Amino acid sequence: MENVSIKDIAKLSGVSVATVSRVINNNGRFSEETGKKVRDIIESTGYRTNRIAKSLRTQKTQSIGIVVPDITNFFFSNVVQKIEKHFFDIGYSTIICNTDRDPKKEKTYLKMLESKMVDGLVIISGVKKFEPTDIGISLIPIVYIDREPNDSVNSIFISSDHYQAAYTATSHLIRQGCKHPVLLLYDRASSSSEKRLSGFLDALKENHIFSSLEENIFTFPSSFDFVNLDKEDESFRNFLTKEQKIDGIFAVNDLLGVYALDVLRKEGKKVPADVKIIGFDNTPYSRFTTPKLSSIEQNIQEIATLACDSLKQLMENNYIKTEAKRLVPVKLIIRESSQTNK
Amino acid sequence: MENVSIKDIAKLSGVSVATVSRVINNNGRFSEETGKKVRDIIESTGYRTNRIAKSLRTQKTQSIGIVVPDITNFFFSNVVQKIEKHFFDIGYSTIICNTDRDPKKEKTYLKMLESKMVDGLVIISGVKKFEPTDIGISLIPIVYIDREPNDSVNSIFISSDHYQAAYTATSHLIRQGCKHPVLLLYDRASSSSEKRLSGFLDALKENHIFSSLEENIFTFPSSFDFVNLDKEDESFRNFLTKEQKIDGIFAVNDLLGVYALDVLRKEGKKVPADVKIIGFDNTPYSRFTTPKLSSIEQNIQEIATLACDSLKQLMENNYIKTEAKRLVPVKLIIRESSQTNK
DNA sequence: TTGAAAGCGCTAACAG
DNA sequence: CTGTTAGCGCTTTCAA
Repeated sequence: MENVSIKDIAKLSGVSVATVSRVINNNGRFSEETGKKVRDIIESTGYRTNRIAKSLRTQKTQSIGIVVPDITNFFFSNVVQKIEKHFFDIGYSTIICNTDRDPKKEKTYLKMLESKMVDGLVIISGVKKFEPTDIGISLIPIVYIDREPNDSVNSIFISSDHYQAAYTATSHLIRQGCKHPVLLLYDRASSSSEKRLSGFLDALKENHIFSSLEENIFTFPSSFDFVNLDKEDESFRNFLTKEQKIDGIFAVNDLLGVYALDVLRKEGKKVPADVKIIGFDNTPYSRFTTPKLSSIEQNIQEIATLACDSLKQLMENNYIKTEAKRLVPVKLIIRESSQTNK
Repeated sequence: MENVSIKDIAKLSGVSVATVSRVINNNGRFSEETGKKVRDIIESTGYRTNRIAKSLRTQKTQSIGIVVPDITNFFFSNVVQKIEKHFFDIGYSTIICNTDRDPKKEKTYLKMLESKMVDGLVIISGVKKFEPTDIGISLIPIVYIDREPNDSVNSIFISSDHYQAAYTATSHLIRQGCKHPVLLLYDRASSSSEKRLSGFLDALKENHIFSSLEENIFTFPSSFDFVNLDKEDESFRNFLTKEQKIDGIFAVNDLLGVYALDVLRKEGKKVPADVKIIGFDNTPYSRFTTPKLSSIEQNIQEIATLACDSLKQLMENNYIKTEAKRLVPVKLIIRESSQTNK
């Protein structure tokens, strides 16, 4: 039983397609009798509206696109999940696009999403080598998460306060006695990592700790693979050990933090006695390391809610009333890895 | 510059829409001259094909749907990512649907995907309270991952060999001296957990270890929340400690394994000396626990590849030539948590 | 090599 | 309350 269309229903129930359309969408008026008859036929045939045709006609798809760098990442998958849920509940479906942090793929997806006539767009992070407007996408409402657009027509920007995050974490390390904290990050040029860098540096500066990019920062290649640690290059270990002074670490994600923990252990250093560590994202696993990892927690629910509300507003009004930029505070979760015996 | 349609292009380049369509799709024949002219106009207007209209006409959408219980889960997000990548590379876009393990949501999504005319479907795990065929979805090619369908028309089933996984893990525990291994799982009725249960029980039986569901199995509620361990109920701790004999644990995911590790440590038990543990999924974090967690590794790449190839075959031929069922072997990664001093 | 025209399945005036 | 009709943007015969 396939390919039953509105026309078939019309024929079967002895009315016109217009009437069928009316009862399906419950608009316009029709007699209770016709309504019932049509509904019965629909029920018995298993008819389902063809949303493609409907979309073509109405120019609305009831779907939104989410562009995300890496669905595998804790933070990303959690926001995506929450946004998806929210929109599902109000009758939208979600096209999730994984870009692998590849600008070309992102561009392709953006074009596709536009040609699929999504009603709205959520763009999460990703390297910003271009703006959607560059490729002619200017009238679709867009919510950016963690990526600050240059050109914000019909769009809004939401992000955790990464500056505050880094500043808070670093200050905490210093307060716990660290004289030489370092920052661990990836070599990706994201707007959030810029913010984190300056939060980190500002905290040092305010505490009169001299810093240099070489001595206080270690950059992992984006491709760094925790899985094949056999071929682990020595540079990180060297960084950690050559610089005898290093006594504090702020890692831009928990995995990096946990990895540092592991390397330090192998080198016979004690955490937190010799070195203190703070991770990022507060992943479930971070609770169970030895010692338990302190971590920055992003307010994922808040970000998702904000994103959904903003996007809905944009889609309805075609412009946003509130400020076009929202910074969401983070929370430092202090566990064992960052404080001396407590 | 919006809403430029094929008709506009036709007008602008002084040819018919049919011709424009021909050059866009590069079929039918047209003079080199017209071709160039049309292409130029397209370029300059930033025209992009409306895929909705195209789909309506061709009855093909060049998109597939992926239905997944929890995008946040390590295994799921990794398969999804790989499948997405594969299809992206051959020009398909992917609609990822997160069901939260809710059969109702799954049903809704399935209907939606059908009415959006996806060309194929990947359904990952999830509670099987119904079959897509039950709701009238019978002609879309479907690949099931980790969920064995009763009624497999136009579909194929792919899964890690969960029986082998459990059997192997348990046998290993026994070989390492465990007299009383237990299985940790969730209260979800999935086809993979059935398999794991019987693999576990068979291993015990073969080694003449008497087992009972009460003493050898602990079931976490699906909703078990590692985040709010404050309100941790005592039942798991009791299970682990009351049964003095417990000396081996096979957990259906790493997080459960790591959690057990933590509880045992608090109770003063040594791993692996007193109790040996094996997790599941070989997540990156499992490498960095103390002691390092042994784990079962699924061959995600293989599963994804198989899924893609099968789906493509189904979509082309409308039936599968090979067997409609594929079991992918798993690998036991032995680390510190499961073997006595080595 | 190109154009005219039909039609994919649906909605929304407009008319009755 | 209901039917007729045009048309969303595209592809694809069929003629020319």
